[in-house]
Amino acid sequence: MLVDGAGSAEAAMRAATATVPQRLLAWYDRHARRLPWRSPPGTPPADPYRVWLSEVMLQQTTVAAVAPRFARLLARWPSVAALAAAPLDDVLHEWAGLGYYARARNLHACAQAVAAAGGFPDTEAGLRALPGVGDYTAAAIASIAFGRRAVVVDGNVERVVARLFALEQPLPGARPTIRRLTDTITPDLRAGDFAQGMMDLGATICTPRAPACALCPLREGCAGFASGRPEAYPVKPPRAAKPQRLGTAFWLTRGDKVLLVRRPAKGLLGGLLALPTGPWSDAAPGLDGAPAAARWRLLDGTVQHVFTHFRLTLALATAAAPSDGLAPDAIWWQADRIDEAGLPTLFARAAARFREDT
DNA sequence: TAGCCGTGGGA
DNA sequence: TTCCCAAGGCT
Repeated sequence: MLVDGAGSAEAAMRAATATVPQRLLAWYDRHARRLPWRSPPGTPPADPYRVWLSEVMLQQTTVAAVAPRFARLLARWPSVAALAAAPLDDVLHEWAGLGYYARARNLHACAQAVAAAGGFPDTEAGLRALPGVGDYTAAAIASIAFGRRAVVVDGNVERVVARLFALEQPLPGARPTIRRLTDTITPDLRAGDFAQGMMDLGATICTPRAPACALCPLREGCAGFASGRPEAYPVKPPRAAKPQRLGTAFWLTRGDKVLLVRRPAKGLLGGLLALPTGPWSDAAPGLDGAPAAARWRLLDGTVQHVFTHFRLTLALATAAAPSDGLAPDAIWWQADRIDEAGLPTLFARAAARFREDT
């Protein structure tokens, strides 16, 4: 059995669980967060384009970070057709600083597929086939924008459900169980409001560290609350330490311009403009991989950056470009307009340091 | 399937 | 400082 305890206590728990959707929806009707991409509970659903756009932007990204960028992106491309017609480069540029840049590439590809089809598919399976739309996003759009019943499981729902049932099985192995349990508490009607309510609950009450159980509409019947340590759920495996890598970023000037490179289309920071760097390895590479033979000068200090799975420390080297020996496809960018290059954060910070140096 | 893929903020 | 975390998807 999934629920700890025995006898009448377990029966009471099951009875309480049966009322989860009603209690959650009632709570959502009173406490729904007002968000730029959301239509309030009880009003017609939001435009699928806005729902899709917000869901992609919100993947692994906080509401606070997304809100201003969502407004900017929507103002620039008010429809999926407008976004589809934009050059990919413009989309990547607009995405600069948001991270996970494959999202921007998939966003553009998805917009083109949807525009060509004349609109968004209105089924979960149809949505799931679009680039950048996985299980979560397909279920979210199907329920929120199209009113369909779908089982929506994001990190918030995962946490709420793991606590509700005090699941002892650690992630990620517990995911199939969590999905099954979420299915059992998802209502046939208002599945979109239910999903958004669960996410709001997870974001504001059933938080990762110190859940505010006193305010929770699902406290009664919550096995995690009953256990006395709800924050222990979901159980997670120990995390591996991040390796440290070292590299050098090069600031090569020619007059008032600086050399940029286009990174390979896929992989880390794929397709973005960047400063040239040598190899990133576990030993300081010095001037290895410099874009030209020149009188390089090392700046004091470094730029540190943390990626998902490693830390990077970049030394900073600068020089004036020689008159020859440079790749013909070199990108020379006006140095005092480097902020407009759409550099990812790591290189934007390095560039700021170089510009302070002069 | 588990590793890859950013960034900023909070404790 | 360090660690954790945030509306995941792709391969």
